[in-house]
Amino acid sequence: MARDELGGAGGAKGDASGGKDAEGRRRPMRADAQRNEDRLLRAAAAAFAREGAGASVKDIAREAGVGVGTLYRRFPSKELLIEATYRNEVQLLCDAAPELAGSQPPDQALRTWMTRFVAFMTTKHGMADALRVVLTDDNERLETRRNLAEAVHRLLAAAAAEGTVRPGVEAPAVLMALGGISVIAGSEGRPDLTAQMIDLLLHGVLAG
Amino acid sequence: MARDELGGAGGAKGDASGGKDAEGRRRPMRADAQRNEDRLLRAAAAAFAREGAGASVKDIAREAGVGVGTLYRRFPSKELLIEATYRNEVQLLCDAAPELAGSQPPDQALRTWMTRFVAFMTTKHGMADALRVVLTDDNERLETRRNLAEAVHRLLAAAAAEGTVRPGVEAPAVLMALGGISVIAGSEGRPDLTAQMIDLLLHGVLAG
DNA sequence: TTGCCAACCGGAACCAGTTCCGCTTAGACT
DNA sequence: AGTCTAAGCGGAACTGGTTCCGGTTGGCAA
Repeated sequence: MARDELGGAGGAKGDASGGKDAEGRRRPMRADAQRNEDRLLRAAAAAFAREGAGASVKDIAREAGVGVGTLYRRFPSKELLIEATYRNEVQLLCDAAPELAGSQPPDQALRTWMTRFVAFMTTKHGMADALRVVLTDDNERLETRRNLAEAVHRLLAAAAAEGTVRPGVEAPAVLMALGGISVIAGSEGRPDLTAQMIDLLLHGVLAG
Repeated sequence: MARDELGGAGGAKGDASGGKDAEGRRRPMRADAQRNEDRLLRAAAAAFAREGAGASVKDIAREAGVGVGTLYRRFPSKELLIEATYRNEVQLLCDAAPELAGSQPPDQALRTWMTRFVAFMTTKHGMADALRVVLTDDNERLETRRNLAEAVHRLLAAAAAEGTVRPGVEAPAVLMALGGISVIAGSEGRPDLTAQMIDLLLHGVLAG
């Protein structure tokens, strides 16, 4: 459980390429492996865009011209494949946080970002489930988690600077709660309830 | 995939016992069907208690001495089977709401109930996923949903009577949010974050 | 250039949940 | 008791994710 959220020493440097040798130094990915990874990501992006997260991994592998085994070597689960596919977009979301914090009142910035977050997760249907992995798996892919937590942290800090954050509120819990909202909102079709839930969370974060 | 498909005019037969004839009157379940339902529920309870929600439906069917087809006639998805299996316990949870509201200060009653709810959902691992169905499917099984929403409503009403509920807060959204917390807390092992999320929600509900 | 082997490849096999459909039977009606 | 049929039955078959493993190969060392 220990793993520290934000600060954490964390490993996982750059990632797209390779293992380490005995000394822990990185070895570049083999050329064919790299090629296949690219193809897989392209095929996955196309398939998810076309059919949503329901697209089957077998189809994706076939479309990429590789076997499922190859797909699974690089992406040990479908959720991780989804996550990797959308990583760029998630990154954009994270990058938007500081900007928002700089251009809007803190509480408004928080609401805007939360709304975008949930909208993104529920739009890329299945991304919400992938998020579960992100929030769950301590060993892999914690980069995304850290980025997201960092984004939330920024927004909270901005609000805290004005004294409008309830003491004891920490980014990881807020992020998880957002994840929960996304998961459950994604399986339902009621935008009004989704907005209400965000509202609930926001008021839980802010000081009366 | 599946769930989206059956949106249409479809099924939604009667409920615990039998269909209806042309006039809409109920017809009792056939004796063998009733017997099998009992066996299935017993087998499911045993299996879930023994192995958690991971227990396979095929095993349950075998243990009950019926084919999977039979199981699926009565419980159209595994989640619905889980829900049915735990219905009694959920009912107890619902029943506890008025008592809590009567014996504790409203905000404390709310926190207690929320905590119990999430604990139950995450303990009966997989129940949280079943909950998703409960919160999602409007055609079937809305009884459980209504009971839960009613329980939340009672607690909110008690708090509202003392003016401590933020205006605009409605039971269904609170219930869904609780569901979200349960789903995401269930896939993680961090009780501290779970408690924090409940806290967030609670403060979102209450007036400053 | 050649030899070597860790890394990589593909897809068959496996295990879930779910659907389909031909056969069986309870029980209402004669 | 006999007939008829809707309701029920079971399990083979299908789908989708994941694992396994024998064969292949990129790229480094000799």
